[in-house]
Amino acid sequence: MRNGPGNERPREEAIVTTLGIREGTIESSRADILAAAARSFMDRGYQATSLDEIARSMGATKGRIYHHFPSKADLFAEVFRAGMDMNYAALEPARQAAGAPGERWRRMAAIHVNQMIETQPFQRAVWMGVEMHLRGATTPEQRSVFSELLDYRKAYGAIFRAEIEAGRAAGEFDFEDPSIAAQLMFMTLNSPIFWYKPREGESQAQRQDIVGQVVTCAWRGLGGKGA
Amino acid sequence: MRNGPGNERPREEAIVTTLGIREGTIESSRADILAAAARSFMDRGYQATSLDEIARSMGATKGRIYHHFPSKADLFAEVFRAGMDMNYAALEPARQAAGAPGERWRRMAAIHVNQMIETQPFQRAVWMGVEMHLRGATTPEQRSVFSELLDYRKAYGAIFRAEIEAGRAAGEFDFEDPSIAAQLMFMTLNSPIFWYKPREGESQAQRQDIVGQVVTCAWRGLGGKGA
DNA sequence: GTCTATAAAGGGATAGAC
DNA sequence: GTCTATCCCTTTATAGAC
Repeated sequence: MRNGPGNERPREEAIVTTLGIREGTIESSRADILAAAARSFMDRGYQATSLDEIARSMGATKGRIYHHFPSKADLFAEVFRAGMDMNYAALEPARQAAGAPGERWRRMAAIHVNQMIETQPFQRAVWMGVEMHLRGATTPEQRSVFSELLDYRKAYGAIFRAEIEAGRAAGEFDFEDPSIAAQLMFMTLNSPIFWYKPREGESQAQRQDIVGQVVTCAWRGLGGKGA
Repeated sequence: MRNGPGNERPREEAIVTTLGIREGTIESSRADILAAAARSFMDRGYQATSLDEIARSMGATKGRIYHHFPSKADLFAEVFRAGMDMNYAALEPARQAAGAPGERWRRMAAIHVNQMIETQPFQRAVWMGVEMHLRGATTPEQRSVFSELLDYRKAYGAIFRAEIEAGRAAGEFDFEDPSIAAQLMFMTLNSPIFWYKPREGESQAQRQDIVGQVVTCAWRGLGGKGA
């Protein structure tokens, strides 16, 4: 395995600092690995990504990874968890804030879409984790870790679902089956993890415009009134 | 590798016959393999699925598969192609039919959603193929096969995109960026491949009700007027 | 804490019997 | 046309040097 300059990709400070970690600490070492792993998992998928590859993308070897994480499955689980931690943290202010259901939902949805864009590699891992429900994570212990993470994710979804049901009760939304409506809503809100690619010198305003289009599409899909 | 009764899953005649194949022919052998492969790829993903596993699900060994397909990547490519073939075939009548853009779109969308449900394993493979764009399919020849398939899929998407742009010109839809709108529309229309599971004794009417909810959600998301 | 070297397992692919 | 047996490479995981 070659090693040395030229193989690393630039550090993703934006993502790492989202976790609230400072450089030079043990946690920073862990966070670097998590960011690199998230990126590789996004680029090639869980199974197709080798630990050698993740290590190489950091200019390291897998000894480093195994020092911090007991297995590939555990590393993936921690990427998943980090992604969900960020989502909960970002959503918290909007959860606390008061407001009419429709208006609350709009704020929450915008935050969520922003998260999909800002922490895309982690959110792709969350998606993959949900899809896999870790078929293939072999040990029973890993299975239990993973099932806990799926619950973590499910509770997050329930927050939004409660909001749209409240919105429907208040006459702001109009949909039939709440379960299907929630599925379709998340499909739309999550979709930037698949198609979003940062453009050359994209301004914050342009990015917010994209977020707005996604939120509006989901809003209308739920039968929301007005624009 | 154990072999014999108890390992097979029930044949999926519905899917196989969708290809218009009769039993006992060479093509039927191929079609059986394609259906089994599609199922396994859906259940575990491309990389995580071994050829041993696909073979076992048919009560066979991988010798059978290699007799009909030169490699795992080629097998996957053929599953992809079969999925797209079915989509084009199903859509053809609606393409030919005349009508106002909005009404045409509704018919096309309903057909598409139906396809997602009826041929789910194949459509999941199509999705995976688009996501992977075959990162990991090693040989240049396989790459070229795959890039052809992505074009095949892209052309299918363009049919719908033309339709929604015509609809917007006719004042039936109202969205900003057509590229984003098309992405979001397909996200919604495709979503049953992820969450749909046939229920115990589901009637055709119930299934059509689900299709209707998905189409309506996408319709509204595009800014379509009325219900 | 990170690296090198290596063990152990899994799975894609091929050869040859039937 | 399908199966069995086998090759060989990749990859996870561990041991031990530094």
